Order: sequence, then C-alpha cells, then structure tokens
Amino acid sequence: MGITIRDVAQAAGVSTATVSRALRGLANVDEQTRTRVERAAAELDYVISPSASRLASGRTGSVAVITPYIARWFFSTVLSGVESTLQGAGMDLLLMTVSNPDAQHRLPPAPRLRRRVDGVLVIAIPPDDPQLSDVLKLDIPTSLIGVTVGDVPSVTIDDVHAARMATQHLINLGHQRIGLISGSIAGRSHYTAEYDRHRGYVEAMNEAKLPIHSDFEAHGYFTSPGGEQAMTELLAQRERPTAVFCMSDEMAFGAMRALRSHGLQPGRDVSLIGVDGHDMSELLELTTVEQPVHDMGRIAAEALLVQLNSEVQARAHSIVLPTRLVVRSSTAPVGGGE
Amino acid sequence: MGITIRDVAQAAGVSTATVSRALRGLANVDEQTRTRVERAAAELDYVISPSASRLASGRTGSVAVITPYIARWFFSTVLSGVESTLQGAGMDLLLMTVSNPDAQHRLPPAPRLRRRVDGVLVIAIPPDDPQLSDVLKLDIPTSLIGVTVGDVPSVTIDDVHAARMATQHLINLGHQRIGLISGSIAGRSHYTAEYDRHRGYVEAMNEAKLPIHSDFEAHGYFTSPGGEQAMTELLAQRERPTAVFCMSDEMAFGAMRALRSHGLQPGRDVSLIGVDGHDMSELLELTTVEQPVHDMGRIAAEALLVQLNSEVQARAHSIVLPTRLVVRSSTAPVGGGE
DNA sequence: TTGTAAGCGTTATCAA
DNA sequence: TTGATAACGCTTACAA
Repeated sequence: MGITIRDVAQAAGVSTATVSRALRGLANVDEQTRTRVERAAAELDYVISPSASRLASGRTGSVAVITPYIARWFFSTVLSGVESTLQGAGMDLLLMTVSNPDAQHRLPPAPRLRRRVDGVLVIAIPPDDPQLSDVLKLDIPTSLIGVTVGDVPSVTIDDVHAARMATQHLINLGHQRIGLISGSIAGRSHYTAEYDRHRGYVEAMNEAKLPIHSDFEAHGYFTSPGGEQAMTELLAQRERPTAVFCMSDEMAFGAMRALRSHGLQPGRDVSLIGVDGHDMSELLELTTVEQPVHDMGRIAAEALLVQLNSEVQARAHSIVLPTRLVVRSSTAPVGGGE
Repeated sequence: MGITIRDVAQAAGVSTATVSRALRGLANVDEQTRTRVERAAAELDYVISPSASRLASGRTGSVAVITPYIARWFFSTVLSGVESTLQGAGMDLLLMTVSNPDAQHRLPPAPRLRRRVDGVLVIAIPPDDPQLSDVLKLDIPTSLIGVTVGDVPSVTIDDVHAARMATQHLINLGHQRIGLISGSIAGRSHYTAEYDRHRGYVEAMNEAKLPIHSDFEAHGYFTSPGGEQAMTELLAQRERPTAVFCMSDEMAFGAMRALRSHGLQPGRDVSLIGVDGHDMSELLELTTVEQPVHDMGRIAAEALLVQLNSEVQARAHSIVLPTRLVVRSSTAPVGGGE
C-alpha cells in the first residue's frame, strides 16, 4: 500500500522528475503533460509523501507556534488568526507551549524545533524568558507577536499609547484618584506589554499632574481571579480610587466582581477600564482599549510567510497595529454616582 | 551545515546503525557504546532529521488535531489538554480547523492528513459533517472528543444526563415554565451534544409531568450573542418562562445580558442554568453543569497514544466522563423575587 | 520540455 | 552486540 511518484510516472508515461515538476506547478512543463500527470495522480489517488519531499528538498513546509498558554483568550485568538493564514498557505502548523515549571519532564521548545520547521511564530513570551532566547538562537526565521526583542520582526500594538489612551479617558471624565491593576510582581518575568502599559499610565498621570500613590497599584497577574484580588486590595485603601485602569480585560472582569461583592457598581461607583477587546467585554459593558488580536496573528503569519518565500534575507520589519477606545458603561464621570 | 548520523558515527567510532540504535534507546546496545555515542552526539550538537527518520521508519511522530474553532472556550480548553499530553509524549501536534464555508480556497482536512500523521484527534465536529466522514475514511487511528460516530473511540460526557441534571435542578426549585435555549436551527449540522441535551431536557420535563411549550425553545447557536437573542425571544412570550436551561454557558451569559436589559435579575426574576463550567461562569455567578473539558482533551490524547503504541489493533473503547452540578446565584426557587 | 541519476539522512534487514 | 547496505520516496542538477 502506498502509491509512489513512480506509479504516477508510469501511469502518465513520463519520468518521475516530470511528475514532480508537474504536480508542484513548476514552469517548464508542457500543459498537456501536466494535465496527463494530474489525471494520473488523481486516478491513482496519489498523495505526495511529505517526509520524502522534505528530506529531498530541505524544506519542511511547517511553521511552529510557541505560546505560553492555549486556553486563554488572547493566545487562542492570536492562534486562530495564525492558523487561518498558515492553513491558507498550505503550511503545517505545529503547536507547542513553553514548558512551564510544573511540567518538568517536557523538552523545552528550542530542541523540539530544530530541523523540523521553516519558521517560528512566538506569542507573547516574556522577552527575558531563556526559552525564548534559545528559540531565537536557532536562527530560524521568526516573528514575534505581542513582544519585542532586539530587532526580531514583531507584530504588536503601541502599549504605551494604549495605556495613555485608557488613563486619559479616565482623566477626561474628571477622575483624579486613578488606580492601576498591573500584572505580576516585580522580579518575575514580565511581558513587554506590562512595562509599556505601566509607562503609559505614568505618563498620562504626570501630564495631568495627578499624583500616583503607590497604594493605588495592585497586581492582578493577568487573570480574572487576580484582578478580583487586586481590586479588593484597592478597595481596602483608606482613600479608594474613583477609577482603575486594568492592564487587561480579564483582570477588569475580576475587578468588576470585587466591586459587586462590595455593593459597588462599575461606572457608577468606581470606573473601570481594560485593555484587550475581550469577547466578554461587550457583554459585561466594560470600557476597553481594543487591540486587533486576531489580526495580529494573521499579519505575523503573513509576514513570516513572505520572509520564508523571499530569496533574499529581506529583514522583515516590525509592525505596530492600531488600537481603539471603546467606551461602555463601566466608565463614567467622577462623582456620577453621588 | 547539518551534522548527520554519519558524523556522529565517525566521532564515536561506530557504524551509523549503532548510532541509530543507541540514540533511540533500543535494547541490544552495549551500555558503554551507548554512552560513547550519546557523548559524541551531544558534543556535535547533533539533532536527528525528522524527515529522514520518518521516511525510513514510516512513522511520523505526529498527531493532528482537527477542530471547528480555535478561539472558543470549549475548543481551546480541550486543545490545551491535548497539547500537554502530546508534548509530554514527544509527539508533534498538527493543528488544523475544518474549512468553514467562507474560506473556500482551503483544502479540507482529510487530504491534508494523509501520509503525515500517525493519529487524529477530532474536537466536536457535528457527526454528519462530510469533512468528518472523510477523515474517518482515512482509516488512521482516531479519537473523537465531544462527539460520537459509530464505534469510533471517543471521549464525551453523558449529555442526556447533564441536561437532565440541569433541568431537574430547576424543577426541584419549583419551576414549571422552564424554557430551553438550544443550538442551531433544525436542518443544519448539529453537535451530538445538542440532540442529547435536548433529550435530557425533554425526559426531565416529562418525568415531572411538566408541559413543554414549543414557545419555550429558542436557538442560541452556542454563542453569547445568540443566547442574548434567544432569551430576548423567550421574554417576548405572553407567558414568560420562570427558568431557562441553556445548552451552554456562553449562551447563558448572553441570556443574562438580555435579562438585565429588561431590568430583570438572573436568579431573582428568571433562573438560568448552563452547561460547561466556563471560566467566566464563576465570575458571573452562573449555575452550571460542569464538564471536565481539559481532561477530555488529555484523556483522548492518552487513549490515542496507547492505540498508536499497541502492536495489536486493540479497539479502543469510548470513555464517558462525569459531570457535576455547580449551584450559584443564577438559579433560585421560583417566585423568590416576588 | 523532458529524462537520468545522484543525493537527502535515516531505519531495518541480514550477516557476521 | 555490531556493521554493511538496501531501502524509504522524493527533488534537483545536469544532460539531452
């Protein structure tokens, strides 16, 4: 069992070389011959052997996607954008997570990549993660999504700007005591986005000459339970913030819950704004700075494909996509509830 | 560039055959020899060429995952379970979506699978989808997740039972006018789960001798906007249901929103129950019948691996995992709000 | 435009 | 336990 190129060649009355050329759509094949070959191949239900083709050509026809999480909104949404592009280009998509500390026995991504993919797409791994540097050292064409490292091609948003926009929105509403729910604690791995969003918040506050209490920052770990916890801490302050900028929508969801537990209403009592444009944000009436997450995946994949198909080592550049403020009822003028 | 097995053989002073055996951990290799080979390989930073290995051995070392969606909770959660298992076994995971109608130019999964994977994992594709039958016809070892088709090995929950549990919970609270938010409209592809959950609802209602108004069923397409729309329809009935069983949590989220838009409160005015155990359910206080989604992926992958490694064609059986009712504030005794 | 034939880097069979 | 060596099924100079 297993029709080979030889069978097709025989059936079409040509050499295997011609079959190979014809089926791959190369030029320099007589159209009649091509038709004959294609017919024969179809007749025999021939499928090329990827392993043989890869071995002979040196190209693998696959792209690896490396991500820290699969079942989180941002990551799965990026992934879906990547997938549709790759699939459309006939590329195989190899999915792989960075081995988190608890899964000790797993090989880290870098060794699993060598000799088996033409390109790599990395989704939002903290730039100082050694697993990321190992991957970059492989010197396989790579695009980053939601991170930047040196001059490696990447697709991101302007996180500083996004955070400024969010903070400024709160300022425009008259808020002065503006809290911040950020990611993980200092000393651990940080996302690029985290630094930048922090900076955007600080810049906007400074420009408006508003004070930044250290009491007004809490860590939500980019999860919704984390956000709930963080908001709870903020509410315990003597002087509560009247508005809070959350670095992600999921943390804002948690914050909303914390408000409710305290009998407070988002928007009326405390304004809440996030970043993401999460699926659930509309449902929960969360004001947010939307980023085009699906497109980020799509565009990064497209850029990678271009890089793979270009003869020259055309250094792909970094792409920054626009964000958009979407105002909903979780933000309102200060004192609106009094 | 590219260290080959020959280089290692030379460095270790053995034949390529011995290197191959030694590195794959086969028996019948002197331990001293093995050590020497391993050292040489490490020294040279040798990585086996998957294509060559695959071509020679006939095994691909990869498993395809086929799913209709990537960026939806159920699917990405299953996928993450699958990924961790596969990764742990050193298998490559090829991710692939079924080509939806709007992406015409994409090759459907079946042809993309031949000769390139050892096994296939299918996530919740409607059993009558021709793309699924095409995949099954390939006769590659396959496990289904969240669907059943004939005697193909599968991992599911007992959807009839889950729906009964949900409906019964509402009945126990004294509800009599119990609505249903189901999936897609008749005539289109249905998930297995959809039929079964419908049946569970009907059975529970019948047993309790409660009437089933056709007015009390609306379609939510398994999305949250769909659920909102469906709930809106139910609220337009002359006699509103006092409780609604939603076939998925996401539809229940939408239903919650519809309630709020009408000034109604989930639990107090209309009880709402879902199925899934979605991440956001706890946050939204949604009563639900939890299914072990991550485990479903993990277990299906494990079963597939066993099947792949067993010499015999040991027919894998189907596995049904337990569900669990989690009561939250979205359900309450009937009339509690009056 | 087509054919010949030498790889591509392993694995697996058979002997030794 | 080890080594020779023939596959594995394709791609790609190079020639014709």
